[in-house]
Amino acid sequence: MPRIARNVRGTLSETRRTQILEAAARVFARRGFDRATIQDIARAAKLSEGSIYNYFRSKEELLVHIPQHLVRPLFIPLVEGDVPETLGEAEEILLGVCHGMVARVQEYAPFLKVFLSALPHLSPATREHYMQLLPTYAAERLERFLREGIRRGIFRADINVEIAARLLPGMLLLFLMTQEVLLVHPIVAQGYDSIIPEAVRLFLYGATPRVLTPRPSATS
Amino acid sequence: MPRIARNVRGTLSETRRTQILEAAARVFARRGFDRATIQDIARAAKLSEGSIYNYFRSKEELLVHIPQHLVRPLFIPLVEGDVPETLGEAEEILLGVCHGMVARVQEYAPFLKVFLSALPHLSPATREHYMQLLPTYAAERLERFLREGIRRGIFRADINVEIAARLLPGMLLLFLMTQEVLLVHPIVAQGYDSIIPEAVRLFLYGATPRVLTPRPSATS
Amino acid sequence: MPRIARNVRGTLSETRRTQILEAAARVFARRGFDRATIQDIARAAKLSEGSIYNYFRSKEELLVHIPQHLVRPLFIPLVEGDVPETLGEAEEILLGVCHGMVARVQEYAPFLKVFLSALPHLSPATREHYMQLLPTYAAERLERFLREGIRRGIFRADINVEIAARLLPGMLLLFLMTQEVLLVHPIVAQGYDSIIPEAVRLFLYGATPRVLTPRPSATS
Amino acid sequence: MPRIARNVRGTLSETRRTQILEAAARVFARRGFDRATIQDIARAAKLSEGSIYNYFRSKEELLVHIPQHLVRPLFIPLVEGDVPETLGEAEEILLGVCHGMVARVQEYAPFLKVFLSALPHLSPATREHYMQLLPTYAAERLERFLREGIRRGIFRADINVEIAARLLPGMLLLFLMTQEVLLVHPIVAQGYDSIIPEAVRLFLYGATPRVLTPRPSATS
DNA sequence: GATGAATGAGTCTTCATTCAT
DNA sequence: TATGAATGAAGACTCATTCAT
Repeated sequence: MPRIARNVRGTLSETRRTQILEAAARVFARRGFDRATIQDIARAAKLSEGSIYNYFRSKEELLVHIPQHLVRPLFIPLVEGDVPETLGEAEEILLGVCHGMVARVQEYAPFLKVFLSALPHLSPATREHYMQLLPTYAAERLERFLREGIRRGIFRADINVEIAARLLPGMLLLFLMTQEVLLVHPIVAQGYDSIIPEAVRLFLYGATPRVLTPRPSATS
Repeated sequence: MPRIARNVRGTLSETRRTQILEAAARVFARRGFDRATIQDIARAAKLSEGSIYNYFRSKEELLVHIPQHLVRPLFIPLVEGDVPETLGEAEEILLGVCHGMVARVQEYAPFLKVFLSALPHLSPATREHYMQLLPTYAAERLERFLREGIRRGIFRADINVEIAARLLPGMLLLFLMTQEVLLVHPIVAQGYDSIIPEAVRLFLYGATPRVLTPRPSATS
Repeated sequence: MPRIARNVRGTLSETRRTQILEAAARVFARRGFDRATIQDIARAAKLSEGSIYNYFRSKEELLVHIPQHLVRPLFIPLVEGDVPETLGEAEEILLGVCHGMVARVQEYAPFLKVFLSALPHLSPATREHYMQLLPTYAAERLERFLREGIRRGIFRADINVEIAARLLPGMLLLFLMTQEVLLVHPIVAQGYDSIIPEAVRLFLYGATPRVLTPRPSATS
Repeated sequence: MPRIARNVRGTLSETRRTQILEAAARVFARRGFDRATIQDIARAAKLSEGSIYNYFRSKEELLVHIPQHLVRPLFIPLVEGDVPETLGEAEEILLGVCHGMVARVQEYAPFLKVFLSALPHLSPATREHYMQLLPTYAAERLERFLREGIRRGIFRADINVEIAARLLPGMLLLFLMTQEVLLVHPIVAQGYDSIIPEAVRLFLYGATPRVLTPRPSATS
């Protein structure tokens, strides 16, 4: 049935690949990589088993290609070219980044589940391939954001940018992992509307009391 | 060959079960639940395949029983009864907590891998059970630590303790997950000796300059 | 792309068939019948898989039809109408026949390999079909050659022509099979230049010492 | 059902291997390597498919191991230590050798079919291995036979023994191959009872008329 | 006629589980 | 209780053949 129009050559092929990968992602998410069968995926893609092999060489290749097709949107930069001019602006931006991150993880939770359970046991090559994409991508943007902020005196000059850019996402990760991926009852009743501001504030101002607000005489 | 003294009836049985579960945990960690075979486990336990079925009804039952035996030590408190008296002391303690956390994850990485690979097979109830242990346990201790610190004026009074107690572990989680569990090349060359102080400092003092630096009408 | 001039109706079809059969023969020779895929053959013929089925009903049909096109030259008579007048002449002719046979087997070795490996598993009808062609054809010529030789007193009158006509080719067969078809290191270092004369001499004069060479009052 | 007694450890295993290899040889002979299925072989061995893999790692391994178990008897010498004292004795012996050869090929025809069908899949090394056994073995014995005969003046002194020892088996090969292995209707109606004497006579006396018949005190 | 994507039956192989000893 | 051979269901993957375009 899925005999698709001819003219669109090349596009058809791309369409099929997407169709298959989307099905694979759904099935992997539901059953886990090892328990998902090609037949499951074929059915989900409304294709025959054989057809899948016209587009991908193996089941593992399906897994490897899922992010390329499906998760790409996951990596559309959260922090565009935004450069913070004031601290308030920085806070604004970071709140936005965090909300975006949460929304995205929520949206892609099923896939992330597969990802987590399958990855540790796949070939090192496959693992590397994935990891290049995932947290790195997000972090690189944040690094630039921090660097710009430092240049403008908004952030401490002695921050290790490389590390700090991963600390903020990390803060949310524990919540996201447990609630969205592992599907455990909410840890914190208030939800992300409380968590995110708290995280951003901690990230910007720390846990210790500001000295009378940044106003008067130095650190003393 | 594993013919163990008979007298200890009941205990022998318990010994065998432990012997098998420990082997299973090792194998699951190395290969993932679905890829681990009963033969693998039997060999690791220095028993025959058939014998395993004298103690457990199925492969899945092995999985369910693992934590009871092996994971308990993972939850020995990181933050004992420590109560911080000064900021410096607090910093000291947090550094210790973080180092402990890293060490423990490194030690239990294999088990965490089992946990992840097993996810698709765990019932929601079992998942809950695990998660109650894992980050919750650690967090509860930190909550008390923060509350005491607030009472002593070391920490901001407006901190949401419940959340903040999870933000610090979270900060490290991203590094731990990628490096220890997913086994990807180190993100940050310097290793945890750089990461942990950076995280603690950020947690305590935030990313913005302390007072008097930010001098000139910061936000203004 | 293989759109060939139309006018030659019927001939075009024949061209295509030859094109396909030649490709099939090459592929069969390289991979063996069962391991050769239609895709292999299609590629070798620079056609699509589907097109092959416009000319042949099945893969097996390809095999059956190969000799008709390709092997025919294998059967161009080795022994033309030659009639031996003297023993010396007969020897001359037989040497020529043997050299021709060797050359041909060497040329067609790849095909013979397919033939040998595929044949035992084909339908009896197909097998008969092949066998009519192969050794029979060659033998019939030799039979006439022998009969003429006997009539002229060159060969023993009590020879069973039918059998003897197959004994000479047989002599070479062992060498050809092992060296050309099975590709084993040469049995006899000297090569066919030693083997052929030896075979012909044995065929003509046998292994026992001639009594004073054929000198005296012949058989008469 | 094939649960065999325990005590014979090691022997049981060997028994099973033989049982499987014999079944495999039969099936390969009937269907060819590629067309034989593991299920066929399992059924022929009265075992389940899975059991086969307890003894051999793959289908190909079955092929490689067949000769070791089954073909050995094929190579029990045809020409014992026999040394011909007179021409008549030599003829006697050669007739015996030929009959033995035919009988053996007939007996092992199924295996030879396996061998042929498997050819494309054998590594050059394996092919060599086989071929060392097959015609070489038989030929070596004949070589000695001929040498002894020459020393006794029974055979021509100018015979190339190495070659001649392969010409006699070769003579029969064409018949054997076509009739026993390729299973084509008999070429020569009379069967081997005519063919063998004809071949031996041709080998000994050649196709040309004897001068005065071998009169002069043959061995004498 | 030519194409090549779609199909699905058929294969090898793995592995949890059973059970005779 | 321990063993490990036997089992057979299940799954990844191949490929001859069909057929819409």
